[in-house]
Amino acid sequence: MNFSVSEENYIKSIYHLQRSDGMVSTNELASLLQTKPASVTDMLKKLKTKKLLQYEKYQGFKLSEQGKKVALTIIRKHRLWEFFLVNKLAFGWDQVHEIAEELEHISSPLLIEKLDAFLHFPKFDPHGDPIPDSNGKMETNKQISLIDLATDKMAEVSAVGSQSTELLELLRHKKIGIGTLLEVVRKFNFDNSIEIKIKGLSAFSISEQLAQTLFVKIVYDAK
Amino acid sequence: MNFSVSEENYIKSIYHLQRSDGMVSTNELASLLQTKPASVTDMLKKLKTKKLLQYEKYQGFKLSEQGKKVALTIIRKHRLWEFFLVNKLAFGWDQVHEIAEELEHISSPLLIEKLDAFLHFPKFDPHGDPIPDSNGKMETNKQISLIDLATDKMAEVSAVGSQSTELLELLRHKKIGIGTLLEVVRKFNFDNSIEIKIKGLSAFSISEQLAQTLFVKIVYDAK
DNA sequence: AAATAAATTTAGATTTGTCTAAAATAAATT
DNA sequence: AATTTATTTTAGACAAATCTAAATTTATTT
Repeated sequence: MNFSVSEENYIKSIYHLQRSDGMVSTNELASLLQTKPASVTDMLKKLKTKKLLQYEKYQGFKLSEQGKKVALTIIRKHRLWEFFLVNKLAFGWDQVHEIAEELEHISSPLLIEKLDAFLHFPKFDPHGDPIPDSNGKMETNKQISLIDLATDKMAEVSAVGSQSTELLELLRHKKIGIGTLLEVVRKFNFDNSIEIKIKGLSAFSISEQLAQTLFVKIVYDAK
Repeated sequence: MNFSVSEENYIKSIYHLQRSDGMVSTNELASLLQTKPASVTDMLKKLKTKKLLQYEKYQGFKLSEQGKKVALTIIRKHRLWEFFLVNKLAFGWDQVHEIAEELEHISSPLLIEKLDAFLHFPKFDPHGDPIPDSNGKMETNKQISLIDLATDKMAEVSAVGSQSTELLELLRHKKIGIGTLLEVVRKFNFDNSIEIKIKGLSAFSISEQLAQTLFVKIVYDAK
């Protein structure tokens, strides 16, 4: 079956929201899509009749199995195109999102299979996010160094690179531990320090050395 | 300025029609776009207000200078993507048109400049049609052997590869001369013979040998 | 548990691009 | 030159996707 660009954007956004939430709400989706709740309700009805959505009014909603499959093909396209743009066309990883938002709606499945082969079946996109294969399977969330974490991603501290008391003292002082949720706000090229934000605290900087030692898993991706 | 997919398709089709005709008519455009004349009239009004079209009602129409520029950027995108699909993704030249019809509407100009560089600034697409550069300039219509002419293109015989009486006798008999407009209807792999159609005559076959000896220039391209 | 607030849905309007049917204009034919 | 035919345009309707404003339902507070 074929879907409109608008339908595809809704499906993709619902997928990302339900990754973290389980169930998704109208307002949440409206704010992610920069549209009005009333417009969301209209689309929900449509997606329900197409059997892509489990939805009872006022009760929240989530994708059906069929809907998840569609979401994964869109995400697959998005991430393959991002890989292409960065690794073949020499774009920076921070320049490709908007372009991939358009390219992900090109319909030909054969195109995507050929693109995948041309790129030698990459497993991760330039931001470290896993690329689903043609069956929708993907590597589980890879652990990456905090220094490599892109901005606008919510990540969870999953490991530390050493157990030295000096490091642990610093982490206690900064209120960072295993499981801490954080986000990179800015990166400074001068000394490769990064500014991070932890919920409930105001943003603060950490050194390149510290960021390299911390490992995180992406929890939520605004894309 | 940014245009909708629909607007872009109208602009592109008008450009191709006015290449041969000079002036374009409503019915002509409606039939090329597989739509109704009334819909065409609606769009003409819109394109006129956007200053892309010279149009007085009942009098036919053609693109303004501005409109031609827009048309050329769309054609540039279409042909670059076709080149990419054939030369990088290993599509056949006869499989790429529909996909390029979608890709040509991706908006990023930087994407196209980078794609062009990645492909080493090709001058012709896989069908032999010239690719406009970023200023809209392109090689003038290249002369190609009739054996290499794709189907669905109107071409004009521009030269013959020999002046032998045997050849001229054959051409007189087949009613082919310099300036004859023709189109390749089918290609037969068995003996590489091709079936051609000349206006006013019924279609007939010619041998590989003859087709190699005839040179043509593309006059009109259905894309 | 009633009242208030927040979230969600409905009703009706708008824009874009399309359509059909009818009217207007231009071209062709007798 | 008048009539017929073909082309083009207008008028009004429709589907998709959106919006605002009002109504409804659920959640939260007092």
